[in-house]
Formats: sequence, C-alpha cells, structure tokens
Amino acid sequence: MSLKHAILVQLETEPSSGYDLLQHFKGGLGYFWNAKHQQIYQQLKKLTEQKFITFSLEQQSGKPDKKIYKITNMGIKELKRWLSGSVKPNKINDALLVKLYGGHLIEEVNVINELKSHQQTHEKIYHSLLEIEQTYLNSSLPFQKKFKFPYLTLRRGILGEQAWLDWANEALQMIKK
Amino acid sequence: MSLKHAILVQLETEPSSGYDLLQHFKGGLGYFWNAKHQQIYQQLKKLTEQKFITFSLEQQSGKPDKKIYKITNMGIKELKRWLSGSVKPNKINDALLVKLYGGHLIEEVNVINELKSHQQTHEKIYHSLLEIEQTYLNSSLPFQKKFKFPYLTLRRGILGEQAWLDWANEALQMIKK
DNA sequence: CCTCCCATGTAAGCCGTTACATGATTGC
DNA sequence: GCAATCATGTAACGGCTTACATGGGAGG
Repeated sequence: MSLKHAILVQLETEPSSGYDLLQHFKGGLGYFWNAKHQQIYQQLKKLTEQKFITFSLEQQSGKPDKKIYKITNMGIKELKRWLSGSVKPNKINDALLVKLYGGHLIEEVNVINELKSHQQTHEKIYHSLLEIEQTYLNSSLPFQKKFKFPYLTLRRGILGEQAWLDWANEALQMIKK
Repeated sequence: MSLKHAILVQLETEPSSGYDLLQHFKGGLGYFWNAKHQQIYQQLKKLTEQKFITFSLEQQSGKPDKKIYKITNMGIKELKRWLSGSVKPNKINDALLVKLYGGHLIEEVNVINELKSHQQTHEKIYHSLLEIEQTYLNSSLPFQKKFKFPYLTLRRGILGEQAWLDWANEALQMIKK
C-alpha cells in the first residue's frame, strides 16, 4: 500500500503534524492520493512504531498541542527502497460509470443531473489545479527545478481533469440527442 | 460500494456465471470496475443470500459445473434504487504518482523506466479500447442505440487513456531535459 | 447560538488482496 | 512434462469508511 509512502514522501519534504498532512491530502497531494484523518493518524502511529518517523510535541496557546512528525534515517531508507521498486498500474473503480452503464434502466433526466453535478465538482478541481500551475510557472527557476517532480504530478491532474470534462461534454450531448 | 451493483448491472444485461463475470471485468467492464475472482464469488454468495439474484446449475462435459446467476425482481428493484441515488466523485489513489512525487530521491533512469513500463500497459489498453469502439461503430443502428450507455463508458476509457499517454510523453520529455 | 476551524484520537465493520486449495482439458 | 484455461471456492489479513468522542477559539 502507498498511504504509508505518500506520508513518508511528504515528511521528507517537510516535518508536519497529522493535521498538516490532512491539509496536503485535501490540497495538492489530493489529486493522486486521498486519505481521511482517521486513516492518517493510524498510519502515523504505525510508522512511529516501525521507527520510520518520530515526533515532537509543540505547545500552542488556545489550540490543542501538535505532534510534529519527521522522517528518520530508517524512514528515508525504507522510502528509497519502495521508490526503487515498481508499482502496478492503477485500477479504476468508478461508481459513476457503473451508473451510466445501467443508464437505460432509469430516467434520462436522472442521469443528466448526476453527470452535471459531477461536472461541477471536476470543473472546480480543474481550475484550482490551473491556479497552482500558474503559481509554479511564475516562480523562480531554482524553485521550479526543485519541484520538478511534484509539478509532473500536477500536470497529470490537469490533463486528467481536462479529459474528464471533455468526455462529460461529449456524453451529455450524446445522451440528449 | 459498487461491486454489488456492477454485478447486478451486468446480470441485468445477461445471466452469467461467476467466471463469465470475471471475464467481463477483465474486458469491457474492466476500464471502470475491477475485481478478482475471489471477491466476485463472495459477492455472488451475498447477493444470493439477499435474494437479489438466483442461480441454476449447468452441467458441462469435461469441465466443472457452472452456476448461472440471474437477477431477480428484487434485484432489479434494488438496482434501480441505487441507480437513482447519487454517488460521490471518484477518489484517485495512484501509487505511480506518489513515486514520481518523490522522484528526486532516486536515480532518474529508475523513474524513466517505470514510466515507460506503465506507458506500454496503457498503450495496450488504449488500442484494445479503440478496437472495441470500431466494432461498435460498425454495428447496426439498433445495436448502437441499445448499447448507447455502455458506449459512453467506453468513450470515458478512451479519452482517459489518451490523456494518460499524452501526459506520459510530456513527462518523459520534461525529465530528460 | 450555531457553525466552522483547529487538533487528535478509538472502534466496528466492510472492502479488497494475497495465499491456499482442487481438478480436468487443451496446446506447446 | 508444463503452462494455460475453465471453474469454483475458503481463510487471513490489511486498507478504508463510518460512526463516535472531546474541546477550545473565531466569526456571523
């Protein structure tokens, strides 16, 4: 599984709390890995037990304490080991397409509305990714070089969302006529 | 979850054995839902307990007996109920992108090879989807009308794979320079 | 007052993967 | 002989979701 390694990759970039990680998963990391807070905290616990990460407590005024996790040497070793292996191509399990596949069984309006609703979500994601890209493209060359690989994953997100939206338009037209 | 409903959708089209379903999941259904035989047989068991499907035994010479499952009225009712609801947008968990994100930690050749290996897989899928599309486009109009919705899911597969391949080319060029 | 944000966790249960198991036929 | 295809299943384990739980501060 890769949640472990997604966390390690992020902690290698910068030490973070569980909550910080959650924000990353909601934002930038989110277009290639998703996780809820319950799962993140559990994995942090396990990774700590395995000595791949350690944490220090940070007191805050008016807010709960934070556990700041950082990756250990063992963690970096484990991460590099995993990165050097190969992963299987992603499998797709898309409930919306299951629904579409059986679209003839329900009323067309129903299908169209569901498609449109998903379209809105994807459009929002698409635009937010484009914004992140703009920030990157306006940044200094050293910064761009440093975040070359994360940028590639951003591009994947952008091209993927673009394709989704193209498809949705095509699909809506085909259903209507 | 949707494996249940993916099975129901397929059984609504035609009665099938667990093995037949597995072939569908490896083929056409596979670009939007994946499942292994162990999971399929377990779900068939559960769906039978819930009376959404029933089966009859078919004896075969020289081969093990087949259980031919078909959907019940209750199953159709349940399927329609599910189809009429809404599903959440798909979450993406892509291990390859996690690896890319941490690409700076390992040797570039390593990353390039992994990308190229995935590229080959995606190219094969892409071409097989295009072939299926050709068969559809050469079929009779009544056939095309009947399988309008499955065709839309096929288009999703095609546009998705196209976008993946476009991205991979872009990524490989960017890494090399 | 109510909701959202910050910040962390436990527990139950389902979903999905990996491993184990059987057995005949077809093709190289 | 060996691998692949047909055909079905059980068991153990890990991943992920849903529900439950706490508690202060900020803003409308």
